[in-house]
Amino acid sequence: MVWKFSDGRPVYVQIMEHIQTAVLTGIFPPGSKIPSVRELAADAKVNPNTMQHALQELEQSMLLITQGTLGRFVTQDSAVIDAARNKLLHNLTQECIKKYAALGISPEQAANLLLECGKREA
Amino acid sequence: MVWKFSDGRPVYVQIMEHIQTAVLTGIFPPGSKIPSVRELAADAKVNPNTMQHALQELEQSMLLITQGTLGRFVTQDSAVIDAARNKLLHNLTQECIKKYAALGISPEQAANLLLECGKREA
DNA sequence: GATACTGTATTATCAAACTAATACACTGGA
DNA sequence: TCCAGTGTATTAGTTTGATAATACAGTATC
Repeated sequence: MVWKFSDGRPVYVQIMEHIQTAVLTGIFPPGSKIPSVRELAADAKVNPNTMQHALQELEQSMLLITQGTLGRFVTQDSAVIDAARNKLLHNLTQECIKKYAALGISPEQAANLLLECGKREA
Repeated sequence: MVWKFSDGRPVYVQIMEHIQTAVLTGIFPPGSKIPSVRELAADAKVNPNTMQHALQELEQSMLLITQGTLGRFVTQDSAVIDAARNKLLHNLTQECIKKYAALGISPEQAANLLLECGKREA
């Protein structure tokens, strides 16, 4: 797993995003056990407490479940994963629309910008 | 001017965005004098230093110019404003594409999401 | 039972960022 | 000259984040 943090935003928040993305894209499959706090912390070159902080926050979204001392597991309920994914997508889309609107750009125009930029980079 | 701040991000950064948007959308027209630090600070219910911090950071983009003790003015150079606007749009678009890509969404799919969400809200 | 591995909790410390209070320097105009 | 209004500088206080060291409780395995 590639850990890359930019300053400006708390590391633990960026860790949350990394792991959430890993779950939503199947890097951590449903029902699978994820590495231990200490293992992940060592991998990310981060203090175990920081990693723990991120994981505990993430559990509020129900994507991760702690099984006592057995470790942490990704939820087996694919509906939960889909719901989280849809919610994230919806939030992201609304956020984009809002930011574009602040600059006087309509959703239609924004969509065109995405298409053009996507082509150019491709 | 409507000042609305959310926590989690520094107030001065949010002020920067507010004012930059005001310049790029013509609320503060090119060449016009903007309110004084203390005036803006009182309006935003913020410490004058916080406002000053935001304004000084913003000057690095050349959108604002300090005229000694006469006050601050929006640049008269519309090319600078256009360039800043285009840069902001480009950054925003790339940021969106990146975030969607992290969820396995192509720019084309993202564009569709924007269109659908735009319609639904309209 | 002993060991090693889980997650968790507590406390302390350090650094950085943000906000705030105050004082300073300059200019325009009455 | 004096006053009011600019932007600016300095300093301090508060908060937040990250790290660190330790300790605790439970489980699987040998």
